[in-house]
Amino acid sequence: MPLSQTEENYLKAVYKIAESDQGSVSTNAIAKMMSTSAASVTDMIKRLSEKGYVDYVKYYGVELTTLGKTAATILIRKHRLWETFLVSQLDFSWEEVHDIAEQLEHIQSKELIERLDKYLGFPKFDPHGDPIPNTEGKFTLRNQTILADMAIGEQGQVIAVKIHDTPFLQHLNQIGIQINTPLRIVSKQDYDQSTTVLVEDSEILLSHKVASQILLKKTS
Amino acid sequence: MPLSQTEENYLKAVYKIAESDQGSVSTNAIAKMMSTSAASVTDMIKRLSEKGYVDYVKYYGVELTTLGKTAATILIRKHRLWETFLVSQLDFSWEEVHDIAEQLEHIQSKELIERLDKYLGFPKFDPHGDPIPNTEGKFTLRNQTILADMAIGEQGQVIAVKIHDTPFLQHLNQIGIQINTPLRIVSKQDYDQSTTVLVEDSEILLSHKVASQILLKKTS
DNA sequence: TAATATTTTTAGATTAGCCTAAAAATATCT
DNA sequence: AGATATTTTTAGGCTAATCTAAAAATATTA
Ligand SMILES: [Mn+2]
Ligand SMILES: [Mn+2]
Ligand SMILES: [Mn+2]
Ligand SMILES: [Mn+2]
Repeated sequence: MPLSQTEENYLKAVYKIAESDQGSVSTNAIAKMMSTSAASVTDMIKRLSEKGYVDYVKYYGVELTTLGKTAATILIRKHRLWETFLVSQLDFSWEEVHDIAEQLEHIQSKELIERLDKYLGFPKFDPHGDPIPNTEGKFTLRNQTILADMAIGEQGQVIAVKIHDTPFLQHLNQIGIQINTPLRIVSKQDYDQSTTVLVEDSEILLSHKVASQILLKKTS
Repeated sequence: MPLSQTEENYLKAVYKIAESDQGSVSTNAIAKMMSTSAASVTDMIKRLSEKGYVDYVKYYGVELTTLGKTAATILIRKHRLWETFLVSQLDFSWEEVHDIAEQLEHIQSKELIERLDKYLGFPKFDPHGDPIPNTEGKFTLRNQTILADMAIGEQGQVIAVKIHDTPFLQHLNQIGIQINTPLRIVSKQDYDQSTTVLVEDSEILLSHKVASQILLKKTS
C-alpha cells in the first residue's frame, strides 16, 4: 500500500524539522509546520508508527525510521527535480515554483523521475540552491556560510536560500540578489544586526531576518 | 472551492461516455467506466449537480452543464499535453504514458499548462492521435475512418487509436502499427469480420476487435 | 515543592468517498 | 397487461483526515 499524499507530507515535515532542530521532533512543531492541529498530528503519527515509518514515544516525540527517511528523501528528490524542470525548461522564476512542486512531488512513478533527472542532466542543486538527492538518496555536500555570520571584508557568492516562500524571494529579486550573485560584506550594524553588502558597485542593506536566510560560498 | 481529483474524474467519465453514446449518461455506465458501485455514482452525481457541473434527473440520467464541459475539457487538455510531454521529451513510448498522465492531469496550475503547451510547440494531437483542445477548449477536427469500415483496395495512414490501454498498444507495437503507418486493405473475411492489411510489403491479419479501434486518414 | 503554564493526548464529531443490501422505479418479455 | 428482469436510488455503515474541547502529562516558575 503506497503512502497517501497527506502521509508523505507529514514525513517530509518531520524530516525538515529534524534537519534543523536535531533530536526528536515534537507534535507541536509538526502541527505548526503543517498548519494543522496538534490532535491531528498525534493521530497521523500513530498511523505512521503502525506502518513503520516513524518511531514514536508518547509525550516524547517522533523520529523517522530508515523506511521513513527513505520515503522523505524520495519526496525531496522529486520536489527539487520538478522545481528544476519548471525553472530550467519552462522559464518559471524561482519564486513561482515551490507551490507547483508541492503538487508534482506526489506523482507516483519511479520511471518518470529517473527520466526527468536524465532529461535535466542530473542536476545537483535546485533553483533555490538546495541539493537534489540522487537515485541512491545521497546529497551533494558543500561548504556554506550564512551571510549573517560572515565578517566585514569577507567575500562570497550566493549558493542557496534557506526559505522558499514567494514574498522572500521577490524581495531578493528586487534588491538584486540571486543564486551566484557575488558580494562582499561592507559593514555590520550592532544595533539591529543588519548587514551592508556590496553587490556590483551598489551597497545594499540586509536586515538580520534576510541575511540569516542566505547561504554563501566564501571566495575571499 | 476547486474540484477534488475524484470529482474531476467523474466529470471526465461523463464527458467520455457522452462523446460515444450521445444523449444523457446513465449511472450504470459511469459506474462501469470508473470501476465503482452505482450507489457511489448516484452519491457523487448529486454533489456535482449541487455544484452546478451536471444536470441530473433521477432515474433518467446525467448531462454536463457548460461549467462541467469546460472542466472536463481542461482536464482532457492537461492529460493529453502531459502525454505528449512524456513521449516527445522523456522518450516514453505510447503505451506507457496514460497512467502517469492520469495523475499529472490533476495538477492545478493554469500557468503550468500554458507554459507546457508552448514548450511543446502547441501540439494539436497527442501520442495516441487524440486532439488536444487549445486554451479556448477548441479541438482540431479532421476526417477519419475506422479501419474496420474501409473497403478492399482503399489506402490510408493511421492517425489515431480509440483505446489506450497498455496491452492493446503493445499488440500494435508487435504487429508494427503506429501513428502515421501507411497501409492498404487487402481483404476482409466475412466469417469473423477480420481484415487483412498490407503494411510495408507484409500482410497483417487484424481481428475485428483490433480493426475497429484504429482510425485512418484515407489516402487513396 | 507546590502552583501554574504549556504541551500532548484523548474523546467525540464532521466530511468526502466508498461499500453492501434492500427498496423503488423502469424496462422487457410472454 | 401482468410477471419478470434490470437499473437506480436509498439506507446504513466504514475509513481517512480533519476539527474543537476536555483531560492528562510534562515543564516552568515562584
Ligand atoms: Mn506536498
Ligand atoms: Mn527548492
Ligand atoms: Mn484522473
Ligand atoms: Mn492519449
